[in-house]
Amino acid sequence: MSKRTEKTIVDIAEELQLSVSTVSRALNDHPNISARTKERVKKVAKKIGYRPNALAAGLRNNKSKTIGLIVPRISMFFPATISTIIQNKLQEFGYNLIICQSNDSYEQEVALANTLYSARVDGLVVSTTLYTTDFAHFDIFRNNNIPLVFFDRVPKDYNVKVIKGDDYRGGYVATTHLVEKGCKDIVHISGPLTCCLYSDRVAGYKAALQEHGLPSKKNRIFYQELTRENAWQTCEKIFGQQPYPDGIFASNDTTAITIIEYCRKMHLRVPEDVKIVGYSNDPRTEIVTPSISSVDQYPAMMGERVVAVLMELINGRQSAEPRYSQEIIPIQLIERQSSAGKSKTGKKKLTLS
Amino acid sequence: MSKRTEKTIVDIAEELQLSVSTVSRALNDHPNISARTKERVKKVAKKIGYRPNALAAGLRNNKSKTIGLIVPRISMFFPATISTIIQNKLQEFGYNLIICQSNDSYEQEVALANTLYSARVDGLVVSTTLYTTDFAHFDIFRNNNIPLVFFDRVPKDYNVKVIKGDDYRGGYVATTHLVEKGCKDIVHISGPLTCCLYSDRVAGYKAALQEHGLPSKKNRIFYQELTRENAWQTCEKIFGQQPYPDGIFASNDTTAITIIEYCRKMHLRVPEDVKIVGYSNDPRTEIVTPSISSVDQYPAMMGERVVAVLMELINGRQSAEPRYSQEIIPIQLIERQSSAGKSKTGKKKLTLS
DNA sequence: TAATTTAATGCAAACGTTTGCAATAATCCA
DNA sequence: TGGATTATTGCAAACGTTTGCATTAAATTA
Repeated sequence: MSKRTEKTIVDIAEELQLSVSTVSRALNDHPNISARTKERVKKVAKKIGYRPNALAAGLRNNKSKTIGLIVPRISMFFPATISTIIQNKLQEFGYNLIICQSNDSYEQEVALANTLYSARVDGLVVSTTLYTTDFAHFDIFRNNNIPLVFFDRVPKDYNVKVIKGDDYRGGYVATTHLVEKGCKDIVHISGPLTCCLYSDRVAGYKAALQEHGLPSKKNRIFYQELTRENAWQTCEKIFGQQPYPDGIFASNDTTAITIIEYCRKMHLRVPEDVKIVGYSNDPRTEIVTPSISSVDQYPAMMGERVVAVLMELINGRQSAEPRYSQEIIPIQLIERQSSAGKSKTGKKKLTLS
Repeated sequence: MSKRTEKTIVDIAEELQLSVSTVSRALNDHPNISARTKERVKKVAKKIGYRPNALAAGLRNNKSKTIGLIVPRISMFFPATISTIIQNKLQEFGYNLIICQSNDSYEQEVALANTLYSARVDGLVVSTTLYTTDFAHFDIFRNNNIPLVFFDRVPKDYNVKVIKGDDYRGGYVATTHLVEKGCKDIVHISGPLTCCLYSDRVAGYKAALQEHGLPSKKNRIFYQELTRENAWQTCEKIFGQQPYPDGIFASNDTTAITIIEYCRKMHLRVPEDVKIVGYSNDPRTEIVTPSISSVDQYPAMMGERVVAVLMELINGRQSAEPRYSQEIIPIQLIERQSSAGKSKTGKKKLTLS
């Protein structure tokens, strides 16, 4: 109700006839403050409802105990899961997290990087826009030795810590699986190649085809932002003319789900006529009919590694020298109905890496 | 690379032989600084890579240009969507958002409220835990006139701005719809009554039954945290003994989806044997087979209203006096296959409020 | 040209902490 | 009991801004 209620450390000092420095140390459990004083200080602190001003402390200490996170969007399964993990994990270390969404816009990403720097975050975690190829907006962080960790959608040729999934292997495993289930003509729907993630998966896809003596034709790969609308259009292209493919490897699950819906509408049987594998193991793959095989990326593990690396950087255990270092998180193919069928190998689960 | 690079306003002042106050005003486009000076200042600011220190400014101004948001979890459709809207909308006003998750834990919610206060956020937006019935941890905000807005899961009897969906009507509309489709024995699976949201929906459910001359029996309402596991168990209870219900109104979509899965496994036909309506219009309701009727809550509208109210409070246009004020966002039933069937009324869409 | 108004800039305090160093109080040992 | 050591506490500066007020420079007027 009252207008001027902000209690500060000096209010405590006055009430107890102590100096502010003593109060400050008492609150921070500094070793050479007597137990009695600490107790008294903490008691009145509680009594008058004192709350530390993190801005003041941050200014003085030159650290905010805050980490910034930039992701394309939190409405997508994978970044959402990772964000949650990161936030909860970070909490254990006494840091809190500013989650920001770039909405896959390069301009927004730049703006966010700047405001997060202004907020003097103690570290920055980023999964970039689909279209980020210039990383100069992160230079301020590098130049000032502020820990910088990228995950999932990571830069190429930018000296920085990187944690990513095993996308090459993911593409390889998914494609091999389809081949082993009998597919001879496999379409791949990929994201834009500006994002290294997708180029790795494409490479894996091509390698698997080659290894099994199947041709990889240019017109069997589609590059597009992996939205529902684009997926539908691409389906119309794919099934607009013969021959139909007998397998589709989609680089995300939204696309895979849309393919299922398209096939249902067009009376194409999945998996009998065409087999489908998606990517990310979004929980939605389990509730559609037929359920969709998908490549799991272990988001929990990735989130935990992000925090671990970040903490090492902050605590100076790792060289703060901005040097490229890449950590690969394994993947695992989860087989479901959408790719069921006669198997050459008879293996039930294809786990790798 | 260099160790000490943090450029400040005094670096600019020195370079231009100006006072820091002039530089500060120049950067903030203060009216009585000459255009020439502003230009010169901004030029070297850019040249030396100056970035304002938001901590220092915040300390001095007693405002951080930052808003706090506490939601149960961002992996759920509804809070995720609203968080996105709020963040993007807030950006337009020059505020940034600290998104925090309570994980539906009361203790975490308390801790988060405290750290956000310490961070001196200029406003706080909250959707509470399922179990929050004591709101004392928000008192600091109220007492210091820091704008406080609750949405969706809101407190009862706590003087504060509240924006919520029309849950009573939602319960009423969903139930009425099932009745009109011919259901005579409708089970309701509700969340815990500690959350006013659910009690409102239950009230709507009961009112609809009564209005159509149907009895509302105690043992046809289940109260539980609306998880997948609980939903499955409850299904086993419901269909563990005769008579089976012919309609189920579930208070969230995860539950509705699980019911569908259960029915499929048990060879119960939806909607022929039992009709189902969920809540929130999660996009997943559209991809399962059969697709699920659900109550849409207009998350975008709610998010926008939250920001609008918050901005009014911050700009002092609304009375900062912490007085209860409730705003109701309409709902709309989206009919899908899970509740299809003969309709008494023949109406195609039941839109209300 | 001098007096007056207006425009532009500078001084210094303040925001709430933390911390190196100095100072005081308490304890120990001979 | 006095001198030395150790345990507590206090002083004051610093972190990077912003802003009320004072000051100076420029423009206007008589």
